[in-house]
Amino acid sequence: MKTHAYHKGNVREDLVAAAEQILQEEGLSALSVRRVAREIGVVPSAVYNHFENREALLAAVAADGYHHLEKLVGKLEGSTSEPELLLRQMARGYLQFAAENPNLYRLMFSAEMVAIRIHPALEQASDSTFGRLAEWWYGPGSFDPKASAVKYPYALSIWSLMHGAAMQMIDGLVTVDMTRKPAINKLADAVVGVLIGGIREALPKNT
Amino acid sequence: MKTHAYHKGNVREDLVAAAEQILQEEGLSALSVRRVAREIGVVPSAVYNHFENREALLAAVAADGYHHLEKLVGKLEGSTSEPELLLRQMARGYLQFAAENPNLYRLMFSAEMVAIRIHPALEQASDSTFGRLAEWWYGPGSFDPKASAVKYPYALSIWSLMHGAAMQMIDGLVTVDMTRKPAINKLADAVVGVLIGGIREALPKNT
DNA sequence: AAAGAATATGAACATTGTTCACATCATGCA
DNA sequence: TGCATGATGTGAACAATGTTCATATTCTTT
Repeated sequence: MKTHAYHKGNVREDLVAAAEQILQEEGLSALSVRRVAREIGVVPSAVYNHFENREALLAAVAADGYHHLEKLVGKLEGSTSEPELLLRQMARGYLQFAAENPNLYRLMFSAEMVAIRIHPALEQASDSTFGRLAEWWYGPGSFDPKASAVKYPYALSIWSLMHGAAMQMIDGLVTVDMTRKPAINKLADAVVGVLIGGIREALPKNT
Repeated sequence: MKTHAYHKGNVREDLVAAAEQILQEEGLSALSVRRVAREIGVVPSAVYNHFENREALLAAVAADGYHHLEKLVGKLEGSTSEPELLLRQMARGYLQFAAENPNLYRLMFSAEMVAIRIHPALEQASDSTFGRLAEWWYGPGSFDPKASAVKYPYALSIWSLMHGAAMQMIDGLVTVDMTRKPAINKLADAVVGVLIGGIREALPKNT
């Protein structure tokens, strides 16, 4: 029985785990195939037995993120039946997720990952997040992925607002202390407040 | 008088121009230092006489984009004094810009570019776009870049919504034909409509 | 015309993604 | 039990990339 360090058990999972850690701690640019391989003690070319290329590895990481987010939305869905409160809690949870995993969040919605949507895993996971939102809003069975998003202006706007706020936050385009939960909640409450109330009353009277 | 192809005149501008074209036509991944150099007929190392590194070259491209966007916002500002109409037109212009220059738009708000904000060029240009929005909304002289964005919930929400919608559009997360102006306008009108009217009336009555 | 600053060149280096021939392990089948 | 076969790991190699440096050429200024 040789204890040779040749074969590694479940390399695939280890690769994804290592990739997630590197992404979290050092950012996307540090996340190279060779680096991940080195991290789990394997030669670079071994990676290609489990992933077609670097992009596929990234896609696996992103898919994990999608699932995480999806689960979070699902959990909140069941937490209350008061729409306004639910919306606020979703906003809080969403922004918190982005704040805790900024690099992952960016990867998830990067051009490359989104462009791969043809692949079923990503497509399904990301669609279902938006779909959940739309269905919750417009009723079960109402969401048709093929239809123009203009048909679901509320779902579209909610998601746009969440995504935009998350981006601004994690990119520092907005002054908010991402390490403090209350600060994030305040941000979430602010945008949700505007979303719910609209801005008609607040429109400046320039005329 | 030797017509030797040694010196190229205004290499810096040519580099940026070439970079912009490559970015537009082939995306960020094709935008390498060597490629840009090759394109304007110069050796790779010559680039470093004009830019510290690749990132600096990208920053120059992004800065161009910021200025473009800023000018667009500025022009619209003067076009009407009817707030609601102005808001709609800004949304249309913004989304159109993103639709026409998706790769540039993505670069402008990529992690790398945004992280460089310490550099004055980007900081100033991007700040002034948000600042313009806030000042228009809350009155001249009211915008304080150091203050928390939560103090300007409307400006924050508007920008988040625009950015989020733009991202969804150019990433194909939303079904809209980006080559057709009317389609984009419809999208813009949809989100602006929600923003102005709010969603209180539309909230589903789950209870 | 000459000196010095700008800027271009060419060669080099480390790092990356990826491929390929080959070695080793794991497993089912005779 | 033995062995064939597929899965998985290894090591060497390739092209492309960002970047640096010594050197060469041109521009500008006097």
